[in-house]
This record gives sequence, C-alpha cells and structure tokens, in this order.
Amino acid sequence: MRPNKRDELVRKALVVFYKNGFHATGMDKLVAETGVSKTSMYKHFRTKEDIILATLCLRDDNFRNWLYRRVVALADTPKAQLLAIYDALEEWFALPEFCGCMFIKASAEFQDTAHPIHVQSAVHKRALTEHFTKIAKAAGAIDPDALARQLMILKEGAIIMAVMGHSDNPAQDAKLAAKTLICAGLAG
Amino acid sequence: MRPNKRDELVRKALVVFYKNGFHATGMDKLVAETGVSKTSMYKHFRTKEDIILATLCLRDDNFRNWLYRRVVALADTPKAQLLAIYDALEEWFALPEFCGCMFIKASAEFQDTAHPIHVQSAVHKRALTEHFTKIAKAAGAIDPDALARQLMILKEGAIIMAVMGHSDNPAQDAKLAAKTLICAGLAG
DNA sequence: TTCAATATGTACTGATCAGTAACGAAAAGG
DNA sequence: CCTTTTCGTTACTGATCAGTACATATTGAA
Repeated sequence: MRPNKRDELVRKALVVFYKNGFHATGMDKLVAETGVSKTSMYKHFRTKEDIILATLCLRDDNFRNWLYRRVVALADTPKAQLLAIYDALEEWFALPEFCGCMFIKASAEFQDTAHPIHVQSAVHKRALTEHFTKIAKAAGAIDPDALARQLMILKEGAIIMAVMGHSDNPAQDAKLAAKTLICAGLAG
Repeated sequence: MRPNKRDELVRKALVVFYKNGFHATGMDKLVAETGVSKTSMYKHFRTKEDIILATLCLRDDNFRNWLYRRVVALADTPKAQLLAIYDALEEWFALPEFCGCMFIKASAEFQDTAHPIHVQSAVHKRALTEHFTKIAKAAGAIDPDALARQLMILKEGAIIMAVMGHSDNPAQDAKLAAKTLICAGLAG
C-alpha cells in the first residue's frame, strides 16, 4: 500500500469521474480505465464513495491552487485580481477536457445536503468565497462579503452558461459584469 | 392510452426525478412511486430516456410559464421586471421542495452535448435568455443581448449558490448585482 | 352482452451494479 | 533462502439495472 500508488489511482479516477459522471461510472469501468485490478482498488478504498470523496479532495486542491496562482500571475493589484478571476475562467473553459464544475455535478448527483459528497462540494465553494472575500477586502470593498458573494454567483453562472453553450464567451460576459460590480462596490 | 393518463405519469415522474436524480432513480422505484405498473409505464413510454425527456418538457413549460407570469405580476415596467426575476427566484428557493434546477442537474448527469437530454436542457436556457433579451430591449438596454446574458449568469449562479447553501439569500445577492448591471446597461 | 382496448401483477430476461473470496506472481527485506 | 506484503487474475456474491412476456382484470362503447 504505497501512498503514491493510491494517489495515482485518485488522479486517474478523477479524470474518469469528471468526464463520465459518478453514477454513470461503474466500478468495472473505473477499474478498466485506471488499468488497475479491482482487488487493488478495494485495497486502497473501502467503497466507491470513498474514491469519489478522494477525487473531490484532489480536485479541490488542484483547482483552487491553479486558480489562486493564475490570478496573481495575471494581475498585480487586488482589484485587477478580482477581474483576473474571469480571465482564468476563460482559460479553463477553453481547455479541451473542460466539461463543467466537478462539484456542481457532484452535488447534482448526490442531492441530499447531509451526504458527505454534497458537503464536500459545498466546502469547496465556501473556500472559494472566502478567498474572494480576502481579495475584495484588500481591494478596499465597502462590503467584501457581499462583493465576494456576487463574484461567486458570476463565476458559477458563467460555468453553467459555458456548459450550456449559449455564449461565445461566458467568461468575458461575467468579467464585464464583474467590472461593473467591482467599480460599484469599491470605496472612494 | 388516454392522453391524460400519460400526463399524470409525467407529472409524478417529474417529482421523483427532481428529488432523487435521473440515474439514481431506477425504473422499479419510479414505478413504485408513481403507483402505476411497470407494464403500463412502458405502454406510454418506449424507454426511460423518453420519460426523462417528457418530464423535462413539462418542467420547461411549468417553470417558464410560472416565471414569466410571476415577473409581470410583481412589476409593471420592463426595468422593474428585470429585477423582479430575482424576487421570483427568491420565492422559488424558499419552496420546501426546491432542490436546484432540473436542467442543470440533467445536463450534469448526461454530459454528452449531443445527448437529447443535454440538448433539451440547453434549449430551456436559451428560451429564458431570449425572453430576458426581450424585456431588456423593452427596458431600453444599450445591448439587450449582453444584458440578458449577464442576467442569466446571475440567475444560474444564484441557483448554484442556493443549492450549496452559503448565503442567507442568494436571490437577493443576485438582485443587488442585477440592479447595478441594469443601471449600467440602460441608455440615458 | 360482447368486443376491444387499457389496466394490472408477476415473473422473467441478460446485463450490470458494488463488493468479495481464493489463489498465484511478483518483489522486497530479513 | 524464506517470509511477508502487494499486486494481478478470475470468478463469484446478491442486488439492482432497463426492459419484456404473459395471463388476467377492468373498462367503455357498440
């Protein structure tokens, strides 16, 4: 039970679940696509739910790290960073493997709000909101919490519109909206 | 095969699918909850997919009708109606049976963009966007399409945040944002 | 009353679901 | 060399999946 073996399984499972969905991905299919044997899989994870939770954990780490780093790479000032969120989003949407937000999909498939998978999805969104609040505060927002909630709404909405495919560039639609909201929400 | 019998089945199936999800709802469970026999169910619908498509059709009709009527009932002027969208949303979120947008969930479970269920979900969102565009045009928006897309992003984002449960009132968060965007987007 | 359609329950199909048991091949460490 | 652990393969469990066969009620119209 080498720890890196487990991580490798989670990385591969992440791809499969993200592309094919959770309920729609059977254990046989998962095992086949990860190239590992079923026995080994169950040596590392007690249940399918445990695998899903592990993939969500990794996804949370990957996505937030990527977004946070990308935002500071794209912009210097806090105000510009708030806008850069949507430039990063645009990059994400343009990836060939993009097919929506894994946590939105997870909470859609596991609707019970008390379910661990639903909870973990909500935790991810909360972490994002709190990060946005920090930047909003640094940018001098009058109500950093309120502005962060608005920016989160724009981000989630842009993701949905990107999946539904009705706009050439939902990320830039959101960015334009964000610019208006940020200007209105900053003191001075 | 009375037509009203079929409609009754769709109405009942809608509730079950909305609450429990599509893949997670087996035909046995669906049949049990609708109180109809499996044989009868398959007399009215060829496949499970057909049932899902029928429920989405009904849901589209129900939801858009409700929202459109509610918006004109809540506000007189086009500008006020654009804002009233989010008051209507607030009412929806407060319903005990609220558990997200059926079309977001459907597109999350059937990710293939060519899949009929995914297509139908996208069509629903497009119809909403076009309706918003009309009102935006009537309100004298500089760019009605762009404003409608922004308002759609706010609506979808608010739904996600309502499901994730991180705000006391995501609908009012969105309404506040909408007010800013509308004021910025109207001529004169 | 008779006919035909629509309803029903029950039992079944083969496939797939999540998860496990049993056994052997490595490979590492002593 | 030997033991222990980790891997794989194969085959299996009972449950559930979508969908069907069949025989039987119930129903409404002729």
